[in-house]
Amino acid sequence: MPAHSRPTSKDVAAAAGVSQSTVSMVLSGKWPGRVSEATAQNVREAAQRLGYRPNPAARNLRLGRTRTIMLVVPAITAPFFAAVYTGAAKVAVEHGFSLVVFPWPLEADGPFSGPQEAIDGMLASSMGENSLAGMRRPVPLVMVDSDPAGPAPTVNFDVQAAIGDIVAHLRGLGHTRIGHLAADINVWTFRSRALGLADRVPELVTGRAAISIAAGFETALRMLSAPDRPTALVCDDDTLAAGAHKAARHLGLNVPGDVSITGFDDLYLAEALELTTVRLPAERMGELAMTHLMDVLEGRPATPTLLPAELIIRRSTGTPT
Amino acid sequence: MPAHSRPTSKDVAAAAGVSQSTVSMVLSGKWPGRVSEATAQNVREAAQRLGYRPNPAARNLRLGRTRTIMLVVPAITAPFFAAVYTGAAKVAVEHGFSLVVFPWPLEADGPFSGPQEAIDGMLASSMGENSLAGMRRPVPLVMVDSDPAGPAPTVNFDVQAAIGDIVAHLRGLGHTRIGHLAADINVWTFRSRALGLADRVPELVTGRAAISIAAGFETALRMLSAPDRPTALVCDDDTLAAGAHKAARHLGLNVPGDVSITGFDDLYLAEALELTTVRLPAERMGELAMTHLMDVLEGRPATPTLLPAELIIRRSTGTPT
DNA sequence: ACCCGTCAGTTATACGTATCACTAGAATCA
DNA sequence: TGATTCTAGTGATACGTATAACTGACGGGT
Repeated sequence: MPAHSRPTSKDVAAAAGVSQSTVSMVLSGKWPGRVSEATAQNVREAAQRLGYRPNPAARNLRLGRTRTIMLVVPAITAPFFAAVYTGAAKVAVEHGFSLVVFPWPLEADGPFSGPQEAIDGMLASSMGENSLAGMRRPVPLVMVDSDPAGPAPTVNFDVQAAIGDIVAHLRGLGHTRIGHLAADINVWTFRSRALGLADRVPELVTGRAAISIAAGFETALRMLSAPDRPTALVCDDDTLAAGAHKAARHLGLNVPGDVSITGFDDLYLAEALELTTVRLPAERMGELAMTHLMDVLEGRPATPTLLPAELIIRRSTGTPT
Repeated sequence: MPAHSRPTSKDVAAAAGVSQSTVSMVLSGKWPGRVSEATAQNVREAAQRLGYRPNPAARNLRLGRTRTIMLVVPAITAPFFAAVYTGAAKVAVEHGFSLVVFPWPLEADGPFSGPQEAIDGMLASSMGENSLAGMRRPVPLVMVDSDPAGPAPTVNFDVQAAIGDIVAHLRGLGHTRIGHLAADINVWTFRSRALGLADRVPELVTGRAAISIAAGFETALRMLSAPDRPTALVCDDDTLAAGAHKAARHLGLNVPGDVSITGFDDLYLAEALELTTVRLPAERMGELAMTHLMDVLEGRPATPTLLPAELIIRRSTGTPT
């Protein structure tokens, strides 16, 4: 073995006094009984001694796969997706896969056109219908926080239960005029929240905003300035809730005395502002989604999953005065 | 070409009526003049028509590289690192590289032991000295927000200028008792902030906390309860500032009337709480670091870079009353 | 007429792995 | 005892690419 480069299975073979194919058989562990235990030990020792690590490129070429999974999300800077990534990456490396992020903006409404060639599978979240339609069929896919009726197995939190919890909490406090500060993005999870809310709250008023503190602020300002303003604002995520919180402060309204506010996610924001919010099991969702994807890749069926999401009650909700 | 699998350069060759090597020469573009323009056109058309994409595994095997960069950071869920990732990934894909994250906790003080085999280069941030020492030499490395005197070229923001801006701002408002809510993590960037602050503020009092809202809250509570409490708290990041903000509220202290608070990062948190903070050019740092790494990989020298960081003045700082 | 250089390609080969096809000797069996 | 099966391996090959080495044709210079 040349001193400057990594040892190959051929080097290990030479060191152990066997052939390269024997090394491969021993180390892959897929050929029980093909090699005597004594020889196997010998090979393993030699590999250990030389610090042998199989060359992934050669293995990928031979096996026709890449051991790479692509995570398609709008932005890794959004804490929810960062948490999904973290959970998914953990499981991926356990299985010897690596996970790369492919950003696919929420606004992108055309068919998905990522590099679907060099990957073994895909995890995706928050894609519009049209984008989804652009997925070429053969790539194994698991979706996170997406329509269970869609083309791939999903890992979701229980949106309807969460909405139910929020409404029950607010009704229990005595709220009768409830507003919805909705993310104006046409993806399943937000449509689903809106529908669930409309089902349970006949008097619902809705305002729409892009997902940012600034946009939430503007829209909440409008909603809270209206005559007969809502006494509670259900926001589609914590960023919007933070905007609403700021709007309330700006209007001299007391939180929660004059207006109660709830969010979704339970990021730093919610802790800092002491927001009542639905804590999404983002990291767990990433873990499970990747586990399911591994199942699919190994030919096992993937079981769609619904996780509970906990309503965290803090100081942004209370009895209307 | 079998209908079920991707076309190879051999398929393209057959379609264009030339040899595989000609296809390779044409498509790599590295052999100007070796192939006639007519043939080249012909090959390019065939490749286009078949939808040919080179097999990365084969290319990697042949060329002995992986086109993969590893980003070593404590946690991708921290918004600063997520932003660095975003910037770095953008540049990486432009160069045909993919970027994988390897988590290396702040607490990890042993030598770094990531899989340094299957990558072409590394970007790292916030590593302790001992971890850094564990890096095997030959892997090209660029560091982000790290000691410029370290073993690799760095991309930093101007910590000293930022500290200078904060102190000047607070002095200008009339503050005389300034405290430092410090991250109790032994990495260069935080040591550097503490040193810069100690240089400029003789009366400095320091409290230490892990980077979280809860820990910041506890420590700030202690600092703000002391006799002769500071009238301004310089926090090492926005999370700690959020904790300090909460502590002030908890003690019935007015922000900024009774206590001014500053942070670092300019995440969502700072916007939501209207914190005065230093906006770090995280995404730009990621971009530049990856650009430098590409330079190194192509044999060009990497130029260490210092970016300005802007002090964003909001409502958490003011004249002490 | 001879040699040489250039042009425009082709052929052959190596990268490192996994696996298929084969085999020498030992063990089993009728 | 001769035929068969089993054991524990070896040897050869293919994955798809990039490139070094080769080749035949043509034109120019002397």
